[in-house]
Amino acid sequence: MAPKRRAARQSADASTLVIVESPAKARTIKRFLGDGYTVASSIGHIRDLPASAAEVPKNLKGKDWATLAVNVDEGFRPVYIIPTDKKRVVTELRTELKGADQLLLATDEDREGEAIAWHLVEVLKPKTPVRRLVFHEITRSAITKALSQTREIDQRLVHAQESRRVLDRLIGYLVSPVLWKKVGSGLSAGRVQTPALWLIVQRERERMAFVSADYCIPIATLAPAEDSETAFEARLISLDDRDLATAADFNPDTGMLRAGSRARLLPEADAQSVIQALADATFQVTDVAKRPRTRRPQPPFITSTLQRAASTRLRLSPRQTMRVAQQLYENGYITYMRTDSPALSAQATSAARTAVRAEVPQERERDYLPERPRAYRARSARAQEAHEAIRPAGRRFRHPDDLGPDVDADGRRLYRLIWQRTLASQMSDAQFEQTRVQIAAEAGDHGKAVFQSNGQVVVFDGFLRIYAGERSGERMLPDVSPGDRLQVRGIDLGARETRPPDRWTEASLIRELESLGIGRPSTYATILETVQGKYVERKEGALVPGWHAFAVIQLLEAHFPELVDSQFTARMEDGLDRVAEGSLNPLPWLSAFYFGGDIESENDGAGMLRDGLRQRIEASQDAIDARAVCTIPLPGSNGSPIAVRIGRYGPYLEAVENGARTQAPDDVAPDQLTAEVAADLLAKAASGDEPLGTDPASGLSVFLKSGRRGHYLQLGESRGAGRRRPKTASVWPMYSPESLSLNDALDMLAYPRTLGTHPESGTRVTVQDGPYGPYVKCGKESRSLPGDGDERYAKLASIELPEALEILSAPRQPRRRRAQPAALADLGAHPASGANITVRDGRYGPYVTDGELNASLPKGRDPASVTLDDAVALLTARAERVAAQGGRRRRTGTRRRRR
DNA sequence: CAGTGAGCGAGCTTCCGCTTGACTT
Repeated sequence: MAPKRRAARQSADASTLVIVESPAKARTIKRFLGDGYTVASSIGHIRDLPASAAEVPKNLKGKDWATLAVNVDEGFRPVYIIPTDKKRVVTELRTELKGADQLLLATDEDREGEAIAWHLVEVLKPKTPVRRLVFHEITRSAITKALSQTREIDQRLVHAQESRRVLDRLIGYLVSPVLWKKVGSGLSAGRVQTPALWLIVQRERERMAFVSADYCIPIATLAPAEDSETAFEARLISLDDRDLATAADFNPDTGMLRAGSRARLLPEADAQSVIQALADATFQVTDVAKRPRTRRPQPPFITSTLQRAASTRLRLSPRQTMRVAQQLYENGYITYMRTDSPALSAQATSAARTAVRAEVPQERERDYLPERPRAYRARSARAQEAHEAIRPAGRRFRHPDDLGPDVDADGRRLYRLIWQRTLASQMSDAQFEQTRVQIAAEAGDHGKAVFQSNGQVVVFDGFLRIYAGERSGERMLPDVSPGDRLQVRGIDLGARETRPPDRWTEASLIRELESLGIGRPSTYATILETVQGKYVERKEGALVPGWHAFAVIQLLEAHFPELVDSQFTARMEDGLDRVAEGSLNPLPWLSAFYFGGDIESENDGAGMLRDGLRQRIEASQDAIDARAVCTIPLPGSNGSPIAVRIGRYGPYLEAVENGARTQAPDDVAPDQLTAEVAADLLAKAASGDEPLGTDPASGLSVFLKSGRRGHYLQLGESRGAGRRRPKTASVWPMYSPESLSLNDALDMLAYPRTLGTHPESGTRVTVQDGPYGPYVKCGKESRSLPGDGDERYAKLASIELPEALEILSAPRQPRRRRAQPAALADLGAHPASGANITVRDGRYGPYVTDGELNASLPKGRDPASVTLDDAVALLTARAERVAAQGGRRRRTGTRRRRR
């Protein structure tokens, strides 16, 4: 050991700066490096494409690709910025670099890690020699060895990463706006989230289309002898040599047996008849089969399997799991928690075996530990394997009972799980003996009835001793032999119902995405949050899509089917793999993807979007029928179809037949919103709630309803087939809706009230209530009634013609005065223009204004805290934005430039 | 999507993947 350390120090003479991604990793490797090394961390990527218009560099404004920040016309060159939260990191790294005479970039050896290294060089522009340092195991020997094998940055890997980034940006930032336009603002699509959402929607569709079936599987309770305590259950598997239908025999779309199925469907009546026929029958064992079975331990944890196990065993969400794991990692208890490799280092394998020895009786060590250590490799071909499996850290595993006080309860539970799984992965198989007993009895006209029972006994627990499986329960069967007669203790009907496929859970979806190669260990938890933020609710752990999800998926299936396809990522990765190995030039590849290209050529953009994304986006404007994609037909609405439609105010139900509408309930899952339920809701909405009473004049019912802007009254039924729009009236502010009388209601519904005619024009003068409160109207002229709140309504009731004419004859309030809200604060004169600057509260929230130009305050900013300097800065920024817009307008034909 | 007589600051939303705190609840 000592000579190696000396060698390392010699190679790095004075001072070498080593940069890794994470501070925790930096602390660890610092221990293995000598005095001549400084270790710093980049905290992940230090540069990225700008996320929003506000981050786009000024010199790009006005270019049509500015918000993409990818110059699609010139080699798909990305424009990188240093995000605000990384500026400090970069400053620190620059400082560190000043004192160094060599720079070693020790980021992960995968696509992203290589790119981080390259960005570091681009940003830091080191004058010193730069080398790439890679190691896959944080041990002294691995690092020492790596120090002697440094290399250059691999540009091919960097190109692959950049292509991945550009592709994701093009998809996300070009397709999402199509959704804003056609479905709803703020929605999103992406290479990863879209197939994830599709899986969730598709599963719900299966549940909506599902037709359940009822069937019976009678279960007999049997025992070898009258006094035996070893009674066991056996289920009927065949009648008259025909197998009974089980769940798998039914077609989920019809609830009938699958076409071609020979299975015998046993309805309840028949089952009862069979049970009666068996009342006096003799039950005799016909066959006893025993066979050994073994079960192998599962591989050590990777991110996806850890999240899954923590979800099912510890009830932790993927996000919680990652947070707890991060703490364990930072405190040195486990290895890195974002990994796709189940491989254990030699050190870990040996530590696991040592730990197992401590857990089993000494004389049985050989039984519990295989002779050779078990080795694991990633199942997915897409795995990048930059780290080893998630396992207890170090060369000696700390026992779960010996954790320090710095670990909280969840930390202890998670550590124990990781410890158990790691040890188990090195242990022997578990061995079982499976027993199958068949019993026959004559069921009269029904023919021979065959019952079967399965038992399982653990012969040797092996790895289960440490890490018990979820389904490792034993079922003992008594020792019986062919020919034995059994006592019947009873026969149960065994009524069953087929069930629709389960919804995805966070854990099962992550597993599915991982097996499809979609997403990365660092993003699984985020993917679920993205999807749940916009499209999906979690109910009792299950992922339930909302109606917007259906609309978005319908649009994408019809117009961007490639994005919905779970193979999309796989094809992209094939291309990127070729870029990484240098056999594919990424530019033609990206170009084909964006501009379209020859699909026969090797640069076909992986055949992902044959016409090219750009053309497809342009065509989508006209090609996509927003009404159609926002209409989701409900299944089973025979004759009078009902659809859920996405409107400006959210999803609503609409009967195609008569146009009747009502808001879609947000507490009813799509698979529960059957046509019958929807029809009920529409009927209820049409009738309204209980009427207050009947209007004697018209004979129509008076309803009290609640709308977006408060309570209102309605005379007659809601709009439906052939009905005219009913008359409505706001409930005046001085009335409380709870104690409203019919007479009060009729009073309010009596408006507009005619006061007389205008003496000059002869036009009728009326007063009424409107969306902006009470007003007086004469032909095209109108004026609000004066006063505040209740006063205006009192005036509405009392006003007569002369006063109304007076109000009408007065000029309208001058625009600006009335329009501009009162100032919240007066900040004084603008230092340059001298204009008075104020803070005001408007429709869109607080803003500052100099009288000419307005600028909104940033979200969450307290209007009281704005200083003159802040206001000037906001106004200046706003002026620049306006100027930039002027530039864009010019391009589209308007010459006017605002300044 | 209550009806509907005015007039008022628009500008932004969005992707995926790598990492931690700094925030708030």
